[in-house]
Amino acid sequence: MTIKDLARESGYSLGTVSRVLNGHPNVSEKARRAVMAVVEAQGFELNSNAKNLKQSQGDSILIVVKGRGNELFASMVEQYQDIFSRTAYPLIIDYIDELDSEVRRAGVLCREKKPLGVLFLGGTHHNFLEEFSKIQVPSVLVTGSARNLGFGNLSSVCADDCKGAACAVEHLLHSGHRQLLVLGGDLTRSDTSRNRYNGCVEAFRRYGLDFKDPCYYTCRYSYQSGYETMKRALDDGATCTAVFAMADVIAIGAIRAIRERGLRVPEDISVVGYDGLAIGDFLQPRLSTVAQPIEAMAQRSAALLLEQIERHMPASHETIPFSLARKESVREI
Amino acid sequence: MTIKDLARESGYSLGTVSRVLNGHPNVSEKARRAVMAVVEAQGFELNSNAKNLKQSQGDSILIVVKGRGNELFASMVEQYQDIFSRTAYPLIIDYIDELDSEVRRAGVLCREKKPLGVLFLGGTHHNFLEEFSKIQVPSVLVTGSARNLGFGNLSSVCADDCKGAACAVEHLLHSGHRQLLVLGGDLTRSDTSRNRYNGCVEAFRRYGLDFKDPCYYTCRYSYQSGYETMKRALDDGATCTAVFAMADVIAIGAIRAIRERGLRVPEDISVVGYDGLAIGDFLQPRLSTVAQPIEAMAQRSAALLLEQIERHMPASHETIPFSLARKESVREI
DNA sequence: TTGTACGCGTTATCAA
DNA sequence: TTGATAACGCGTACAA
Repeated sequence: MTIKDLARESGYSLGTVSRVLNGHPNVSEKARRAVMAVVEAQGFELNSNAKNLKQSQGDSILIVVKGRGNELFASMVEQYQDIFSRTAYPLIIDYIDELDSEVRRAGVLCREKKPLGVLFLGGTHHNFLEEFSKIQVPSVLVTGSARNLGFGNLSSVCADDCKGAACAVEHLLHSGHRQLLVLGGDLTRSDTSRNRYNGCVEAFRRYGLDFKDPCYYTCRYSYQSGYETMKRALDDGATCTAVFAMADVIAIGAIRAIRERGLRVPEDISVVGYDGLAIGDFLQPRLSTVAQPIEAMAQRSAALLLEQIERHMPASHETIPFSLARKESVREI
Repeated sequence: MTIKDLARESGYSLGTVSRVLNGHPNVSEKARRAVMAVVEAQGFELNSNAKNLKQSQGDSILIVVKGRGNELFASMVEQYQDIFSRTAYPLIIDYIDELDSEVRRAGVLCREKKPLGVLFLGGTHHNFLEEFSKIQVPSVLVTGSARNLGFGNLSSVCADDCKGAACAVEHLLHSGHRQLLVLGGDLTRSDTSRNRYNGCVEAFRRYGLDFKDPCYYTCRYSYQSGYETMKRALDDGATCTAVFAMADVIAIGAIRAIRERGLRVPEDISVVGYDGLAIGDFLQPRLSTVAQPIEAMAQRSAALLLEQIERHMPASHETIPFSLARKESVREI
């Protein structure tokens, strides 16, 4: 079943059928009804390959999500679905592997789907420098700053990772902790981890202390890796009264490792996570964490994108304030 | 950049370029190198719209995933990526809303992408009865039985939800519990919930007891809903010594509600979940649960699909044994 | 081994 | 308001 069949069965021509299906103005009510009657009866849907191939300009908004298992991004996607359901822009949501280039992928999809704009959920400076020049449509990098990249069509919205981490660490220092362990991502590959690392260093400096590298343990963003890394740290004889994990999932894994040592959280070791995942509030103790401003980031990034698309505003860059969620996993000493 | 440009720049014709790009045999090494040189230099990728539009038969396998936030399915997808990375079949992974029809969506994508086969992660009998007849390619319904549907090209792989639930409930009954609360999905809409409900009834019967409807509380599959539902149950004066939740997320929410009442798990109330999510092992107490055989389900469903595709085997239906993971959230009384 | 020409299902342009 | 027709980018017979 193609629009050709529709044309034959409805008695109208290809052109008219296409216009009906796309809600174009210059169609008689009679023609519209005739075509729609057949559509209802047969359950026809346009072939999006042919549509995209021919269309010079689509009407959708593309969201490229980096990493499938990322709960934070999953929540963001939900927000976007909510936000854009109130507009006329269909969403194309594309998930790519952590290791693939989001910009290259966006380039391919821009050619194929011709979206009005692109939202990047996660991304690396490196990839943008390399290939973003090929992308012409308004875009927003979410969860990272593009201010220094200098692309005219790339806005950005992020929480201040450096300050957020600093805030978490200061919370621990302020509570009297001096022996800290920090668990986070690979500093050579993750912009985010690097920013948060810098925040740690800064917080220490502000307290007149030195953040020593041996306090930093590299791990992947998963429960299991958090568990293994913390376990290894403790096995290596690391001593601490507090742990800052750069992700809640890492923190949750670390807590298990701590408990397996016969230690308690927060009585023996305090723990602060990062992200503010829903699960954190269902643990005991509830996880203290740096809560990502998910809703605000989604709102602002969507707004920025729409301003670029609809009102041709120039790219701009925003930093959303985070908030420290003080729950029950930190103890004063 | 299209293959037309490639043809011009490489000095070969459209046909030759297309043959190179698709790895066809009748191409000289010289032509291949000339074309690939330009491809490398410019970073060309085929336009999949045009490709799919033209191709009468693709080489991919389609996975339709019902529900974005579903951790269980997320783990399954990872398994599939692993399994199929060792084959020559590219994966097309499509996420749809819980409320949309997976079969209708698969129909559209079959017309557009022409995959060799379809894997349904989640699905409702109703939708298959309604529209599956339009789908001609080998398919497998995962997480639900299609035995009674009688389609020649639809296999199925599922865990025995009825037995699984019965096993969980019997575990509680065997541990001496008699006052049970059961939290699960909407019985009028979810095949899975209904099967598990029947398992509960059966387990009670085997113990010479009656499973009374007031013990069943309908809730959504989320931490929050589990929490709210359990809280409401307790507020309504429901008394119990054990809870069976039809999903780990519900169980985790319920546990919080229990604790907020000043009760302990498992000392005052035992809890059994369902699914065997990774997080369950990082809680305290570790969550006792009916573990879904994720790996086996992925392996068998992939095998069944490939047998249909490659060796034209008829559809068949398998039930994978589940296992009860006895952790720390159940107490004998 | 290579090149040419046609068609996939749709939108867009133009003339009627 | 409608209809005919030319693309869109690609794969593939078929001819060379």
